[in-house]
Amino acid sequence: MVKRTSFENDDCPIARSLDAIGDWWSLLIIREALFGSRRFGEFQKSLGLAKNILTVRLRALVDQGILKLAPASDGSAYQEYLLTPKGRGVFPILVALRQWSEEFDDHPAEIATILVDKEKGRPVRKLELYSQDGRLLTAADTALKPRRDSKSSRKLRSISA
Amino acid sequence: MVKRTSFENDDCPIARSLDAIGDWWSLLIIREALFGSRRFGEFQKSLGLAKNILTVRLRALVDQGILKLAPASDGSAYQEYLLTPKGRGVFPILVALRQWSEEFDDHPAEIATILVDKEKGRPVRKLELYSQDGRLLTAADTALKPRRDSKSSRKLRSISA
DNA sequence: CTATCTGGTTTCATAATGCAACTACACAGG
DNA sequence: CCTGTGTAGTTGCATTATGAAACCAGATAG
Repeated sequence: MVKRTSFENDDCPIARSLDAIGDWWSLLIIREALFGSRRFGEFQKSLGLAKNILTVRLRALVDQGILKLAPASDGSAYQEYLLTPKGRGVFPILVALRQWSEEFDDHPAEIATILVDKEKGRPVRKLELYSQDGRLLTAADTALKPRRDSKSSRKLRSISA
Repeated sequence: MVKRTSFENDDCPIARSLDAIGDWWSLLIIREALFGSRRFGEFQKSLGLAKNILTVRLRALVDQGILKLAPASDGSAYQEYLLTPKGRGVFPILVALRQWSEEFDDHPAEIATILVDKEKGRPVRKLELYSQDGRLLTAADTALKPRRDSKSSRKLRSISA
């Protein structure tokens, strides 16, 4: 490295997401925030990470517009970290990660929690990907097309799944 | 760190996934594999990462059953890296990361590709999460339940989205 | 039989991460 | 007013991960 490779100028949206939240702690911080953690100390205790790392991560997440700082809601003079819409938009990523573990982990018995639908308390279904006309798609049914495609470049990179 | 924190014994499935594929390169390697890359050199050229790093990552992915080694299909004496079902199961995670960039990235114009349905060539819809009885769910409609829940522990950790 | 390709390994420098100790401010009680 | 506790960090130092570039051995190509 000498300097950790940054993907922020990569034209692949996956690389861009990873550049923003692809480190060891950011997604877990966002997970905790979705569960209601707001204060520095809450994140620190629930995740058990070093405070200096948490400081750096929280600042980065605020800089990226994933969290925002707000005056504390409990009357104290401190402040709290709240999710922005961009931060809440991470939810499907967390669900995808969770479901991958549930399906393929070697020791699923050690998984402690299940994501349920709040109204009925029943487990949710797997994430589904549909075409615009409503067909359920698998990886093999999709392809990548260059944006701003001139009709000429009709080369679709097929996803061989 | 002194020793990078491992999440593999964490009981959170998200942490477990991150422990397996949450580093800087694994997801991009899997992305390339989904597009058809099979050989060491292909990964190295398309991703532009150092060969020593690629060596370590590929070995880890094989150890985890995400890739498997097979004799080269082109007749040469070399071998190639193929995705296992577990590896192909990463697809929804990549889609979720892609869609998050597409929706929230500050410079969406720089995103080069669009995921389309192969049959019609039209962009896919966003990933959807449904309850078992078919209601479309948002983060706010979900909660976490402990696994093997005794009826007593009816405390659902609500997701405050 | 030499040259090149493939798939690495080795060496060295630098960046990221972790733990622990320290600081600064707010508030609560006596 | 003084002390203690909680919050939210910062600083120093040690260890690990990552990267660039050089090196290397076995296949393959000419």
